Amino acid sequence: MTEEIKQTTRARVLEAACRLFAEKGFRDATVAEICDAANANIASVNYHFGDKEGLYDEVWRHAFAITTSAYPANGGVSENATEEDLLYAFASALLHRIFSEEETGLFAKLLYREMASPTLALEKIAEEAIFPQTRLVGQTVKKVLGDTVDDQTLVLCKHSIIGQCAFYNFSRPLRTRIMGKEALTEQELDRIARHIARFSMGGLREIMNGEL
Amino acid sequence: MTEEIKQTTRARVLEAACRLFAEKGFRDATVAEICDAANANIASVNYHFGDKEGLYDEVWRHAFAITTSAYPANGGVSENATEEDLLYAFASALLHRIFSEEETGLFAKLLYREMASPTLALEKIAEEAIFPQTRLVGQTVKKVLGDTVDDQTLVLCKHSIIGQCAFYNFSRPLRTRIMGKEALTEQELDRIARHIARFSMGGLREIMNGEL
Amino acid sequence: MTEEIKQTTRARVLEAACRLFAEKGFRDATVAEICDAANANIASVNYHFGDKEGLYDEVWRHAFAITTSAYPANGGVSENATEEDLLYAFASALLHRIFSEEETGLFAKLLYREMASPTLALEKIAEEAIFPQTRLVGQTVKKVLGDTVDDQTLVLCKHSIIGQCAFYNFSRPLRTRIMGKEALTEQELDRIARHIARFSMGGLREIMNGEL
Amino acid sequence: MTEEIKQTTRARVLEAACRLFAEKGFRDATVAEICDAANANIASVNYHFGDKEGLYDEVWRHAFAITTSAYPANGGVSENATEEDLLYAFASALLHRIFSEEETGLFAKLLYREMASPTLALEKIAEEAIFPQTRLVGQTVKKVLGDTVDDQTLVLCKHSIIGQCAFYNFSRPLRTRIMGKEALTEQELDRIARHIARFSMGGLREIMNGEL
DNA sequence: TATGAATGAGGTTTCATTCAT
DNA sequence: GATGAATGAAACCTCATTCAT
Repeated sequence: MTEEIKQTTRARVLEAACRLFAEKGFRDATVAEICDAANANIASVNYHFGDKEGLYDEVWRHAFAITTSAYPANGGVSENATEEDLLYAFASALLHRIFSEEETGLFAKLLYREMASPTLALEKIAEEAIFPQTRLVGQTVKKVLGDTVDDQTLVLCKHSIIGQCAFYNFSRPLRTRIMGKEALTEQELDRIARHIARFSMGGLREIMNGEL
Repeated sequence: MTEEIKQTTRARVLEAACRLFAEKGFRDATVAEICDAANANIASVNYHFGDKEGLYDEVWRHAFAITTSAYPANGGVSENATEEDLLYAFASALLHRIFSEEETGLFAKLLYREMASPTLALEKIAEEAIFPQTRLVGQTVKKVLGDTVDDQTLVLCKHSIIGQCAFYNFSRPLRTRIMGKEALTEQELDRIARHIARFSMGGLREIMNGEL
Repeated sequence: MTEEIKQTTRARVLEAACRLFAEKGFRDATVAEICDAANANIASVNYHFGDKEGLYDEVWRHAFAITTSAYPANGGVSENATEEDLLYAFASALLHRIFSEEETGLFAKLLYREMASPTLALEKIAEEAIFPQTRLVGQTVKKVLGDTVDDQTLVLCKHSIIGQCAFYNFSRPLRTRIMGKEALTEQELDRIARHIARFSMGGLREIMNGEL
Repeated sequence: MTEEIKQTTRARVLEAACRLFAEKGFRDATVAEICDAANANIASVNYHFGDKEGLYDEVWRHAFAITTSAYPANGGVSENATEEDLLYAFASALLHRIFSEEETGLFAKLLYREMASPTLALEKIAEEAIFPQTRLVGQTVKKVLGDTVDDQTLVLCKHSIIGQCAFYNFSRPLRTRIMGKEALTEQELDRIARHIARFSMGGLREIMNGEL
């Protein structure tokens, strides 16, 4: 008996669903397919999760828990670090989430695939998973620009920084063409994170000077 | 007889399809719905476009033609302009495409909704619609960093700039939450474009100094 | 090619549905079963009637049209007839509807089987098929009791008369036990109608005397 | 611990089933729903009653016991009462069963909802619950018409009387429309019972005269 | 005595596509 | 050049029932 079989039906279905939803999206991953992959009866989804959407909700929760525990948004850096280090830690965490080929990468894949989906329980995801991160960046931005920065500028700077990271999530299908390779080494990923941190520091300083 | 009715069936179907694919995505926009909206027979799609995917391909072509003629990637700026102006023109064009509520906005909406779609004839879209733009940015980056910049740095800088713009396309569903409003005035859009240009100039200079 | 096959798919499905809904009720008659009986594809119901409920609505309409054209509620008797003849005509029409083994009997069977059903578009059925009949009886009652009869008494008398007829619809499953036989001859049916008319005349006169 | 909880599981399930079968019918009341309402395990039905139909049988028995003990068919009137009083007592008992909003009304509701049902263990119900009542009416009819009345006339008269009462059971869904109100006061119910008794006496006398 | 996870059969609906006209 | 009736595959969901514990 393999370990796969020993898991509870619920767990097997959940894992299969994570994988298939991330791979094909909500609509294209069928209940039958998921149950098949989980070696479970097709009624399991109804029994354990109510319906397909209930399963989907649980998948989001599961993927979110895994990714945040593996890669906390603050990157494990103390708040006393230099601003560039803070930005680097943030970018590094995001990029790890995006490029991970493991379970820890499922959340970013779901986000990438379903940002456009009408089924996305967006409010909840945003509240739990996205806005805390933007607030984190906001703090760093404020450290550079000073507390007197106006709200609009603050927001624009946050978007500039997050956009640079998120780009690597949403350009997935172009990745081979864009980067010449599928997977990234840890060093390459690090190179990107350092670039984003430095580029952003330059950007922020430029903005700060303009403000004066 | 209104102009709507005088159009050929094919044209009416194509327009309805553009609208509905942009609005709902490939899977969720049904052939029946499109034909209905176009006041055409349900067999029209297969008759004129072979099948649903054939129609989809044509929709991409159509939307691309409209958007590029309305907002050329170079933003209509001469190559003699300052680097910041070039970046501004680029960002402005992209943002216009993204925020347009007219037919000219369909392409960005399709891109947003279907970047993740397995049906996307990605190669062609990328070749025609995306890479020419990144090359444009690449030229500007080179003007700032100098011709001797290494390829990897060049690519990272391009991504930093494009990512800042693309962010506004892929954050559509969060837009109300993120920006506090649905639609943007021309002035607000301009503010964003100027921000991105200046932030990017700062970023490029920082990178350039680091390179030395 | 039999005549059955030459009918349109829509007509075949409708007829099969009439029969099966009358026989088993809305829930227990399945779409698959109906389409099978009609020699039609299972998607026909969706195509021609939208969904199962749409088909059900159409079945009611169809059965109602058939039964009212075969057995008009006034029994084809002129309003100058004696009151007992009017009651007899009314009862006779209702009983014919109830005991008919042909298509003309479908409406009563549907009513019998689905009076309790939550799917019944009751308002419409009542408005079209039931209340016109009660009004008819009301007129005859007034002829006997005089125009000065109070509303409550009028209503109670109408119910007494209609109840005697309707009893034969709702006692269907007990029919063999109650009447000792399944089907009725025209003479037996006539005997019942005459009984109800006479019994009711006696009842009305008693009520009238009590009123004085 | 409330009394509700102290009851045996079997009793709780039975009560919940009575309520839900009366409310929704056999098909539409699900086993899961019943067990839920009874705060019992989903396997309880099969465990205690064999299967859903077994539970249904038990529900009929239960509801019948309750209603007959609350409203005996003879209405508690001595056989020495006048014929009209006997009819009044009979009608009153039936109408109370029909209009009761308590547990005592469950039997009539079940009858109303499931007369058409193929699951109904009709023979048993009829034998225990229905025919004793018709025999009772038959006795009264004989008292009026004399012992020499022919069988057919006797049956027709019984149906006329029972039909008037049963009408109020089977017209439930039309009740608001027909009577202008949902619930009935004791006085209104009494008014109906007296009407039926008197109307029937008139009918019987008319029939008797015709027979001569 | 009782549980609850798990199942299998079967229901309705959707939808892209086809084909005779 | 265009139609629309008809289809088949496949999707999701429901629910009574079972079985190991």
